[in-house]
Amino acid sequence: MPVVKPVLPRALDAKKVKRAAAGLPVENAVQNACEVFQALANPTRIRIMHALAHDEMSVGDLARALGLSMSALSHQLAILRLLRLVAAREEGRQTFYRVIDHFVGDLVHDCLAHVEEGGHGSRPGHQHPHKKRR
Amino acid sequence: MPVVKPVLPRALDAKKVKRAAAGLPVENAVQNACEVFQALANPTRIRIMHALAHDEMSVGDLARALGLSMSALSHQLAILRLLRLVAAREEGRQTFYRVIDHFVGDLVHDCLAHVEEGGHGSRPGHQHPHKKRR
DNA sequence: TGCTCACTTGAAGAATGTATCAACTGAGCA
DNA sequence: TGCTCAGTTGATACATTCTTCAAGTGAGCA
Repeated sequence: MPVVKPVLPRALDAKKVKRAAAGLPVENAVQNACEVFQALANPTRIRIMHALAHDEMSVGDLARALGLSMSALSHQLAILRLLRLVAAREEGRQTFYRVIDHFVGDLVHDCLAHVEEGGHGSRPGHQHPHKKRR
Repeated sequence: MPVVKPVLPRALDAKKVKRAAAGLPVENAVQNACEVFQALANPTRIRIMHALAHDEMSVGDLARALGLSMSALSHQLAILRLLRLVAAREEGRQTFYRVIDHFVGDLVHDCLAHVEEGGHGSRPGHQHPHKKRR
């Protein structure tokens, strides 16, 4: 009878495993945090959040400032709206958008500052140590 | 001859447009910031970063703690490694991973804390004000 | 009332991301 | 030297995301 090879190696440091498993954030929190990061995982939306950081703007003006089509912009604004990162205000025929989640607004700001000072660096190198590079 | 309808409305507040356009972050910074957020835009990777926040861990232990297959975990670790958010250290047959970009480590921590205290909330509602809901 | 403007929405297709399975690699040990 | 174990990698299949085009909606004005 074929011995089933275990899917996972036996625990090396059971204490760490236990601690890490116990310290896992609530599933719901992970999901929500993930949504926030997904919202920002797109250059267009980062630029939108950045542009709206200081001032509300109409959709048309925003499109002009960012060089986007109304349609593309509107789609992205809808996403940000659903996540309640921005809010819309109507005035006659135009719609003005503004940032309402300032935590996320700051997140964008901080991250841009971080990567601008070279804190990030996704250069090609750094393969896995085990493997030779070919 | 058919008059071409302009793609964008005329600027409503030219000053804001100009200011926003001038204040646009460097394209490269947006790209890099975006990569960071993309790295975190996945529940598995958020949990990995969270688990490694305090301690390095071997891949097997991490897999156990998070309930993942070695393969799935290894793929995700490769992504985080390429972005230099984590680093690997070999010891015999195991590989230990740790967080090396603590800015991003803190980002995860802060964001989890933020959403846990209800700061986020992606409830269904809040449609666009113009439209009636059906 | 009918037109235009500012904006939103739906659909479709290309691109990208993710999990799984299977094969591979290198370390250590018999 | 050959085996097993820890981990990585490639391929594939599937789901998600993003942009564009076309059509729709409501506000305001003639």
